[in-house]
Amino acid sequence: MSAHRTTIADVARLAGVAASTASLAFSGKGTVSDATRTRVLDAAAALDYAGPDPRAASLRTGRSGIVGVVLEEHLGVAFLDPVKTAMLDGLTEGIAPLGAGLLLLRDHEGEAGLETAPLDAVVLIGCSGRLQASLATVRRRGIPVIVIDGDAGEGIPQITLDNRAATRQIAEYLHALGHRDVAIVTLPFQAERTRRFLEAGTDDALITIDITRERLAGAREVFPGAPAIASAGSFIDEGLLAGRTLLADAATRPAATRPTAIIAQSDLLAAGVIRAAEELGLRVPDDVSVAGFDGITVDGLAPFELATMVQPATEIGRMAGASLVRMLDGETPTSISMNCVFRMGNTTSAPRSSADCP
Amino acid sequence: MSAHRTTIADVARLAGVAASTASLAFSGKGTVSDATRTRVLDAAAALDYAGPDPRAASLRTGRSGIVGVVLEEHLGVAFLDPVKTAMLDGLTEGIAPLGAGLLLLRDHEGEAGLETAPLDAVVLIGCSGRLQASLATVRRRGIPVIVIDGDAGEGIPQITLDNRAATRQIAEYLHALGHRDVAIVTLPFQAERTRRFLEAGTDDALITIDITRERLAGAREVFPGAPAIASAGSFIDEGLLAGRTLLADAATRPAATRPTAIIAQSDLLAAGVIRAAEELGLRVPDDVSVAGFDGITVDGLAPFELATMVQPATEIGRMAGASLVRMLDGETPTSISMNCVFRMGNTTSAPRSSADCP
DNA sequence: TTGTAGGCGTTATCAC
DNA sequence: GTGATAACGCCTACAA
Repeated sequence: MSAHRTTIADVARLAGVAASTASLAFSGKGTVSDATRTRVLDAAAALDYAGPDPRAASLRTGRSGIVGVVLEEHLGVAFLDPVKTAMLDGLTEGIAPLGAGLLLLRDHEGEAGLETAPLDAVVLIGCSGRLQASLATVRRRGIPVIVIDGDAGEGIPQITLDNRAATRQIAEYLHALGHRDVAIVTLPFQAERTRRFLEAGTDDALITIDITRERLAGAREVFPGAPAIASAGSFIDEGLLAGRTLLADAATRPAATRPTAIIAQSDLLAAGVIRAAEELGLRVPDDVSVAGFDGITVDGLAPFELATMVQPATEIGRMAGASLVRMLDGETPTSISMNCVFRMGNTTSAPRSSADCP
Repeated sequence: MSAHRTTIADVARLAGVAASTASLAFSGKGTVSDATRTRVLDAAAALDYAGPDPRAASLRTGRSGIVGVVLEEHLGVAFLDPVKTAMLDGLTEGIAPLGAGLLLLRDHEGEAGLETAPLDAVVLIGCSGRLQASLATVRRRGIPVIVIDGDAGEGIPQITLDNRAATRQIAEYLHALGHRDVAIVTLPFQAERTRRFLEAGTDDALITIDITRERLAGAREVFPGAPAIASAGSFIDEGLLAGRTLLADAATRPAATRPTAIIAQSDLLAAGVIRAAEELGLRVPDDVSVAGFDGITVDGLAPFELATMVQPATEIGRMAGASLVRMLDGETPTSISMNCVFRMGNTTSAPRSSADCP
């Protein structure tokens, strides 16, 4: 009357074979005669046996079939970022050869997950804050790890983007079009996510988020004193607010002091800037050019196609996954730098000369 | 020289205690003297021992600390749905007492995950297609399961919404305002996601997705012959397309045949319909009223606040999680029906009488 | 092609 | 408060 769970041994007994043979029949590893395999599978069906217990298998094999993804933010927030979701999407493909699933983990103090979950490998995505702490945990456990969008330092394989060069490229493009008065809308500059102007030079030290700093620096390499306003998040509504602030005085100020172009550090922010321009009766790109970053599809932005740096988010995720697969195969991991591609879109043009604005 | 991994036995030996005692020191379960605990923890630190191997622990305890979430779609698509992400968000809170993580699984034929992952419990979200197959797998494994947004049938605990009644309520509200010519924009009606008109009666059988059918039926209980157009997905751009189709002829047709109100089956679709109206020079809500479903915040829709049925998505996720926790505690699971709340917003008004349109 | 033996690392249960 | 022992269910050598 013991509530004995059905095990592979029971199945083997019913099939009249040894447990090890049954194991082979399930895994398909060794060479088992068709007759035997069928007998085992039939026995399993008869006993309503659902297959080898993954817990026991994983103790034995050392593999759990689980890859952890550490996201810095509250999960709901991370899901709102199309770049992150694209990366997750690519990651699922990249680790497909493992037949593994993705375990969502938050990079949160005292969060049990990273310390105790049965993980074969880990991906850290954009965890600027507790990155080092998380890395320490993972390394101590001896789990292969790869970092995306974060400066992990020596010896940790990472997949990186040259955010500074990419943004400089956008700026150079606008400069070549003739723009000289360019403003910038940045991603949050610190974990607290407050909105504020970021003065060139004096405020640089405030910026604790790598991506924000690098992208801003790249733009200012071309437009040194360009005014920048930090948003509280990568959202259309945030871009709208910033855009209003930057463009609102267009009617009352001389055209020369109103930016002729705005560089936003994400496509969602750029979309908001475009909304702000429309709201103020400015035409894009005739009155103001707008460029973004990411290359995602902004739902609802049609007929505009943003000028943007297309970052290979899905590909980055896929590469990360592939990298982990190789590490688990015993290969030495390497860091990879990915390239962005500029897409012109239809939201930029040469600035109207002041002669055009009587 | 064997590459022997450090185990709890090694730690125990160094600390001069038995392995079982060391285990207690780590888990904090039994009664261990402070001195002993300190000795064990010190020994662990000295050996760089990262704590009990979760694989072995889970074999012993029968718990893996992992809850599976099965999403029907390609993960990238699921992440685009704010309702689903809100549910995931709530779910993480709901299962917090377990200290468990969420394992993302796709409801895909031959996908290994659901069959072999070490899962303590499973949540199926909106898996109309292979729902039964997935359920069978899970039940055979004897894993507690709960279903959200899907008709699981007898004996399976579910968290449901009365989509039909909720939509009828929206329709009744519009009817009370005086609307008689109402059109509907639906979610996809089948897995293939093609756009098409859905004739009342004749096309009903085509609809294989529960939510779509129920919400449509609810609207037609009030507006029996209402024209409906199925979208290819819950996106603003899809709502835009459908909205154009429904409203485009406004200028050339007599006002009487143009809908005075449109019910969209999701807020994103409704946002697109509003865009379409604006594009055509129609004012919302003066020229056309628009209502949605979900109650999410549509980024970029300001200053409109949608008239919509607010569904408690986060709460649903939380309840699902709490339910699983109880099941794992041995309680008998029960199904729960959640209620939506109508939010008026500012996108509906009484239709302009034909007298207003000379 | 199949069977035997041993151990993966932990924790529950008891006795002390 | 601590120690010994016995599973947990499976997989992989290796032997037959």
